[in-house]
Amino acid sequence: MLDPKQIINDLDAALEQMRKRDPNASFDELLTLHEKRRQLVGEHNDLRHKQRTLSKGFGDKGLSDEERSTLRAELKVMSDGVKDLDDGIKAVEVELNDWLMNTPNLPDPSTPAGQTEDDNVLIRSWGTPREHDFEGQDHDALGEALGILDFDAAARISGARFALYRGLGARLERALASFMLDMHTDSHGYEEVLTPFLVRREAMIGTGQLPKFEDDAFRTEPDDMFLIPTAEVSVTNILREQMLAGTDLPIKFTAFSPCFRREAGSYGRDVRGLTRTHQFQKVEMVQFTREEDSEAAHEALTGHAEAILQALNLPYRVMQLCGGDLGFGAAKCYDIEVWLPVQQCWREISSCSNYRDFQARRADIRYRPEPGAKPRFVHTLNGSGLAIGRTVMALIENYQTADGRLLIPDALQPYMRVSEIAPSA
RNA sequence: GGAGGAGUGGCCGAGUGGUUGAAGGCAGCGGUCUUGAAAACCGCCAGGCGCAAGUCUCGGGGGUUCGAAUCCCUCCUCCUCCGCCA
Repeated sequence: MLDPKQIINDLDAALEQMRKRDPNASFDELLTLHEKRRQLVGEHNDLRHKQRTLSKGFGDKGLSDEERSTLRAELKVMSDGVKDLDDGIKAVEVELNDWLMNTPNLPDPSTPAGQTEDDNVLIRSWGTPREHDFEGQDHDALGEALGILDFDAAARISGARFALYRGLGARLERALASFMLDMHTDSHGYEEVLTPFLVRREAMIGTGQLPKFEDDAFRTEPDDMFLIPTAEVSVTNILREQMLAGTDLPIKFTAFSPCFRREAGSYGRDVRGLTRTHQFQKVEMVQFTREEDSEAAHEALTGHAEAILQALNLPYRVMQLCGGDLGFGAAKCYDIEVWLPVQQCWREISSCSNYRDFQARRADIRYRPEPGAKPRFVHTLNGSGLAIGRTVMALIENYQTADGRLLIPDALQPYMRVSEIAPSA
């Protein structure tokens, strides 16, 4: 949720930033509604003051019955007036809230302008993109040949866009999750949490998935709960409506969870394999920081995701998203894209965002910078560290051999307890 | 699923129709005292909007009333007991 005050105080700057996301962005409606509300509230205050002052005399024992009923009639008129103003204010506030809940975050000044991913900016890259000296196999075909993926079975159970892992494939997902969690807790200072995967509507509103993107989520009937599209939802809402001390910050959580996405807008795209499924697993990192610390925390968090890829020796590049490609609540976002030598392309495997106070306003997460000081909203950040299904895909693409085996990276071998996966035939 | 109980400021907790936006306590901040600290004592101390006067907020929403934290309706959440169950 945006801060109307901030926008009104520096309209030109806000407009300039917002137009990086949408060249036609405008705050006219906000300004109109805000002014309308201000005016009504002013009237309400004056009338209410008169009413309260006058009604103090009502309990006066000295009043005659006649005086009392005159006063009552007079106060009744005022009371009706207050009620009318109340209704007017509420109506405006509904519109105002609707606008605020459906308006995305202001891009950070460093965010490049642009509409599509072509306008994203390369920040850095790591490793040398592999080139196989043989004809590489697609990850889904090789996965099935190795007996570690079974998409036919997944389709029988759940339909298109689901994955089923078998044998060492199932173990590989589990190994990756443990490996990533261990690194984030042991080396990067995160507390591991295991959260509910089914959340209430308010939680989805708090992190920004609702009300605007309800079609993207799986919803349960009749309980009106939502399957989390990312652990970000449950983890960020851990601190919903909490007042923290400045000394509590930063708070860093990492969580492993399944993620559920309807993929409503992507019919026909990436239907095969592990690229885009309705359910996948992910290790997520979430940080809550003081406002002045979030920028540095964002860089650090991105580095924590990169550390996983480096440990697995998977070449990647870091892209800064342009305004048009930015998620709804993000002010600044780095996508990490892993190199896929068979598909011959870079594919997003992590997305690391700084939300600044956008989610904290919605979820009401505040802190006192110093004892006795006025509360401020925390800044929230999150990033994948990493998406596990896509990591499996990247491993199969990068670590396959000419004779159709899959090598296990050194860092993963303690978790896998094998050094390679070969066809069982 | 059935039956009860409860939601008040950072925390605990008074408050059942009229100077209660809210007693008291804890925590915090400032001070007195002390070589220093502790203890003791004194003062301050919810948030939003507004330049201010002021106004709004006692889980959310609606209602009754001249007037609601307080009465009524409804929804949400939590707790206890019974039933069922991994």
